[in-house]
Amino acid sequence: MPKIHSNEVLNRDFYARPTVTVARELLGKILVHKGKSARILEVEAYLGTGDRAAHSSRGRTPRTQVIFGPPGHAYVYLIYGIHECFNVVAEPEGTAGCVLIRAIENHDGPGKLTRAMEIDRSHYGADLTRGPITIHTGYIHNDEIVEVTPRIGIRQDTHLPLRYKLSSRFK
DNA sequence: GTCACGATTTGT
DNA sequence: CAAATCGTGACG
Repeated sequence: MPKIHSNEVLNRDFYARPTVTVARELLGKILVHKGKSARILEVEAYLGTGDRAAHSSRGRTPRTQVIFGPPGHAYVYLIYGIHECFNVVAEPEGTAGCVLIRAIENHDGPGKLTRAMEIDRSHYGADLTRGPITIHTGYIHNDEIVEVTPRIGIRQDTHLPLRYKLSSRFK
């Protein structure tokens, strides 16, 4: 019998690819934590080199070290002293690159989805292939398309098309 | 040690 | 449009 729907945890190889590829392919995947799960609807790619909007652009620091480490780990940081932002590390070990998760089903906004999923800085460096936070194979509906736009809220390299958003073909 | 600032959200 | 709120990184 053909499998019509799988629900497997994404493996290391999924993440060990170019950041833009990982970003685009994270759309429709399912974020799981503490018994809650929701599809990823919006992401942004932050590149390792030549991307001044990326935290990793000024090299390794205590905060950004995980971005240079092995792929498939969580980069979580505090923004504006208030909100936690959840990122997924991409690229092979030694190369920087990560994907900011901006929206999941029913929770639009980087700070809002982390609160909803109970993700915070205690998960910094967590291995997403092991848990407690995991990302699973998902689905994209036939009437959904991928929108590509500039990233939100940055002040440098503002025109790069690195934001990917799943939205209805109609609307 | 000090200090300016941010990949946001919320309220006026 | 402005406030909230604090860790980070640059500086020296």
